[in-house]
Amino acid sequence: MKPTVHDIARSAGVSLATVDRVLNGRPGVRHVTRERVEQAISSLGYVRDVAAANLAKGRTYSFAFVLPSNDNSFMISLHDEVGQAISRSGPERTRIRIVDVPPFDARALALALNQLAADMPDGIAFVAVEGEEVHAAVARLKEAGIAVVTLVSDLPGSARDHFAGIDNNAAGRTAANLLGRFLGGRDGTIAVVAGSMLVRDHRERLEGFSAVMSKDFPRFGVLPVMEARDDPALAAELLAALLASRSDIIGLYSLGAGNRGIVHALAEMAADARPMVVAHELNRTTTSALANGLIDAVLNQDAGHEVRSAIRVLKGKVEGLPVIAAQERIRIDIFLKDNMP
Amino acid sequence: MKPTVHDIARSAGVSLATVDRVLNGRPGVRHVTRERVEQAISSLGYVRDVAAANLAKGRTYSFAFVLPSNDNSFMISLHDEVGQAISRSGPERTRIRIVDVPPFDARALALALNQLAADMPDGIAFVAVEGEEVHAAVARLKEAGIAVVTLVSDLPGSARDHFAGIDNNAAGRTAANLLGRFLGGRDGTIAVVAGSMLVRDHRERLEGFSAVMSKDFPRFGVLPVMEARDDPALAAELLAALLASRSDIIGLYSLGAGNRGIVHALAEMAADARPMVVAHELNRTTTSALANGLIDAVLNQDAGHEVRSAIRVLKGKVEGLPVIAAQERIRIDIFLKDNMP
DNA sequence: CTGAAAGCGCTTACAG
DNA sequence: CTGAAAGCGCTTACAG
Repeated sequence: MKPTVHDIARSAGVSLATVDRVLNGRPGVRHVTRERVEQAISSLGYVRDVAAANLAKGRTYSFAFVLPSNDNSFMISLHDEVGQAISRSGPERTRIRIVDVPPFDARALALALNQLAADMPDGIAFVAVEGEEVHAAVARLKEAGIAVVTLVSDLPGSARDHFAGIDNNAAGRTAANLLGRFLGGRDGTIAVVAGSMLVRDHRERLEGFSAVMSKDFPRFGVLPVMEARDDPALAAELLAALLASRSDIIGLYSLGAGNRGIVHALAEMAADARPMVVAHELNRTTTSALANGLIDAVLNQDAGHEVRSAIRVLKGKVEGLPVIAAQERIRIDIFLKDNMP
Repeated sequence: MKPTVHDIARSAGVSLATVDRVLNGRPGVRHVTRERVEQAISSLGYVRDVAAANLAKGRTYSFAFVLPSNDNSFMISLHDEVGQAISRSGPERTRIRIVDVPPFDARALALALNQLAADMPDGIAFVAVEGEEVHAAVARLKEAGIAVVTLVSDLPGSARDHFAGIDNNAAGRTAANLLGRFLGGRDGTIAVVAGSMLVRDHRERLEGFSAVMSKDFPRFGVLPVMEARDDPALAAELLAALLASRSDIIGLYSLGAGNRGIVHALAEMAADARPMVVAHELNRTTTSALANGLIDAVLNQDAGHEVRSAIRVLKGKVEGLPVIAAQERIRIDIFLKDNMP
């Protein structure tokens, strides 16, 4: 039979309350007593039943997710995943709420973080935008003892506890690897469409992509990045204009959102004139574009994994546990038409 | 405040015991009483606290994993993942044990399943080998009321409750897609190395691979499959002999284990004579082969996901819950040198 | 600094 | 067919 607190208490000759104090590192136990209990714990091989502890505590953690009110499908699914977490938050003794902020807006984000601090939640997860005011807001949250996790896009150098997202530089390199190989011996130029160079994830993808392109596939020219602000209409317009103005575009890396516009522009072209395309995020648009050959590969980050990882890390931080890096690593998924879920 | 069994009892004017009987669909409740309780449950919006229920039940589920005592790294990591599940099985109120059987041996597998049946575990997961005796053993397990899940390799048409593994046909198609695209405009012949055509996962990969090859890349010839029984030495030998005997091999699909031998044979070749290679399962051998360019892409199934999914499904079956298909789908991961974990 | 007792939300014999 | 009481493994005031 697994040992319980009762066994520890009996073996150490103390009460349950004292065992609990030692177990939870609370003060008010004489050194000798503490040692006796610790001795019993390790000799019996006790491991705490977390579920029972939570039940007894009755404590519920309060977390907030600050998400950009972007209407692209990835952000929608991120919202949705947080929503699902909220709906199963009852039994998990967690109260989670969502705060919407305008996208690509450091001031608005910092403002939201500062306002949240007033409520003293146990933890906050947010999609970072770079900016001094955001760094300052994070520092303030940490001073207030609030756990902080960046989600999808990171804010390195800030006081945040953890980043729940993919290695975007590696994603860019992977895109270059695929695109370069798929293009085989052909010659021509590659175009890149991003959302905004203001968000770190897009910048890092571009860096990784450019690095591998110039190192492993120097034969292809890579055009300067076009920023479409994750807006399908703008993306369609920019791409259509480019494709109309020159005929040497054989590859396209769409590293942001707004793929609906890009697919639209591609569909207008003659099949044999279309570039090879690698895009990000598996959704309805990219799934059907993979199926009908308008897009050749899709890199994906699993929003559900990211949200669940962020919650696990926030809980751990509140309880003073370390992050298990291997468990929290978010993978870069590659989808071709044959391995779609 | 979330309603509890006490609230239901009070609101329905019955005792806790009666609430519990209704909640768990146990007999011995008058129809009118049951209706009153159900009314209270839905009007209060009650949802059961599973952790508390498990604590009170104190019941632990007993499961067995029947695994081939194969020494390839995938089977080792599968063992290892079950081992990890065992080590966290305390708090999860599950007792899991591993039963080893010789690989590729339907008789031995059936025997092990039959012997297990005598212990009456709550559920069994096993890596299927095809054979009449295995079908019969599964039927017997199900008759005894034991939950049964196939793992990694399926046994369709049998009485098993669920398959925890990837779509191997899709994996084969994905391999063909990658290999075909990577080879671009070149001409030549493709070789295929498998473990054994006796296990369904290998057969299905080959079918998917062949289908896409002949449909989308008819330019390449595909040689008859070589069976290396997941043995590195045998794989190295077969491949070396083939490569020595002909010079038109430009691609290789290694759909089983034993990649250590294959990488060894490849490393012997001049760099510019090496075929393009797609292999299965990310491990130390394939990871370093990806990094140094001996292998070009690796398809992977996550053994940890498969084991955890199998356990979730077994528990669900015991409790009479349906399988949530979307949650239990095991993905086919694609790794290139740039997106390795 | 330490302990006895009640309680978290559920389940389970047992009695009637 | 129904209920009172004890208990699962832990935590928390409260008293001393």
